[in-house]
Amino acid sequence: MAQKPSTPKGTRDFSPQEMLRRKYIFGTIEKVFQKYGFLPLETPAMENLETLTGKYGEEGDRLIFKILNSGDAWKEVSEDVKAKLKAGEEVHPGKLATQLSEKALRYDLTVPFARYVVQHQNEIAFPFKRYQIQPVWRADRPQKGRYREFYQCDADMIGSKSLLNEVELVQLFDDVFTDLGLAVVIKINDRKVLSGIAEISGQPEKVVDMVTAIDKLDKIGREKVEEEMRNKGITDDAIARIAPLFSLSGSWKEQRPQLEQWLAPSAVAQQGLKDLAFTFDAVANMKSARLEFDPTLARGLDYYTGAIFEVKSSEGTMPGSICGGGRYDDLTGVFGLKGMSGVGISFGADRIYDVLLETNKFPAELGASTRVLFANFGEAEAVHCLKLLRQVREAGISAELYPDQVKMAKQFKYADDKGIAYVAIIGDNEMKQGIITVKDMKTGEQKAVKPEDLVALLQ
RNA sequence: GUGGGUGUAGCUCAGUUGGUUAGAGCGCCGGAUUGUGAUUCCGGAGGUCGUCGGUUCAAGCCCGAUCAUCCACCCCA
Repeated sequence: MAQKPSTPKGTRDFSPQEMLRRKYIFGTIEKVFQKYGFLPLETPAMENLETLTGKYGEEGDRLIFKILNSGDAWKEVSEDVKAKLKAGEEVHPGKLATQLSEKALRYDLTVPFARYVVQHQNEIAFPFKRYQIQPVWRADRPQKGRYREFYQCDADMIGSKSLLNEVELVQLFDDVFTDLGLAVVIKINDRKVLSGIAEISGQPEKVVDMVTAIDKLDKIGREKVEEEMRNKGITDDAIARIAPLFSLSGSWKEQRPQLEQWLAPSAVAQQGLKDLAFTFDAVANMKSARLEFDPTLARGLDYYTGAIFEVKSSEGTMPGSICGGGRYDDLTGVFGLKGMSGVGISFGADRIYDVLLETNKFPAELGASTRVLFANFGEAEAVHCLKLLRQVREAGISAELYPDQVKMAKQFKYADDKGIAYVAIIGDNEMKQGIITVKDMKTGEQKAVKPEDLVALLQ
């Protein structure tokens, strides 16, 4: 009991039933990705630690899973660090970590993608569109809808500044969630609008602090947001200048003129609003999703520079977002390739799974199991079944033979547990008569058929 | 990293003010039915009560520590 085996904290096994459902989600997303011209890419589970550090902010660095150097990692630690530790002096945790570890598990798919693009820049035809469906790891504390190992399904295009890309990604979101049958709201904002707001406030250097506070508006309310801004050193004067943000309401069309007027002095903000207007106009009619402008949408990732996306389910109780994304003008800059603008989105498959399960949106028939089970009556009968088994499989029908000669009840229960539609019974009688008794597990009906009619019956 | 809840059978959970032998449902195994599952009836197995220590004549229950897990915050998919 106490030492029953388990998976590490925040990780899960995916049993066959769950896997069928997960494959359904991945398959749906992948099909749409391909329809939009994205090509598949995979990168290693681990990256060099220095590739990842510093890309996700201070908080992000803490959440990177570091891999202890193989061999005697301690031996490689420098003498001065060892001496300090021995003397009980403080050592910068980052310094010790980089000496003990030079590899880390990937934290997202975007940074490895950026690394890939820089490394292979001479082989890639730009604009480059890739999709990537792989697990990522974060040393976070798990809770509802949050895991330490989870899958991201990313689609990014890099090497094009065109807003048509943003438009396409919105339509891609719409396609995927229409196919999954889930009603969602796609929230959109533009980092330039947020920069403009910071400009208007008179403290443009505080954009990040301002934005992370504003992002929490619907969660903690205006007062707490203002309190947090004050704590971050934003002046009361600046906060007062931001005030019009809180009184915005209505649709994009209604908010746009208000914003244009309020942010008139800021050229950046005007550009952001213009870009948003383009996207809204070009997207036009959507299949099932709703596109919403949300001026308080900020998202933590520092590298976003233009559009910001977030998708939330309109159904179920999932509080967090199920997708995210945005434009980054200089993602590859840190790896030495300047001026590459890109825009990408990411589907949180695990959260989508939770929402679809809760709202009962999974199709009832998912990758049905074996179609027919041949009961085992003994060696001679089983060998006889092998021929039929081959014939059925050649016809594209999944079939299996029960491997052991055990009680019929047990074999039927196996078929029942596994949801197998038919059981083929070939015992003494059937052998003599050259027939097969086929039982329909759903209706309980049985009928005798000739071997040549078996495939037709099962189809 | 901060705060809170919960750890009893394979699973979901009861268990009274501390008091004999710790229960239920589901699942599992066997039988009713040696050629028939899901349904019915009968029977059976399965628990160091997370771990270590303390209080007590006596601890599943009280206290402390520890581990695990869940929830919330931070942050995020």
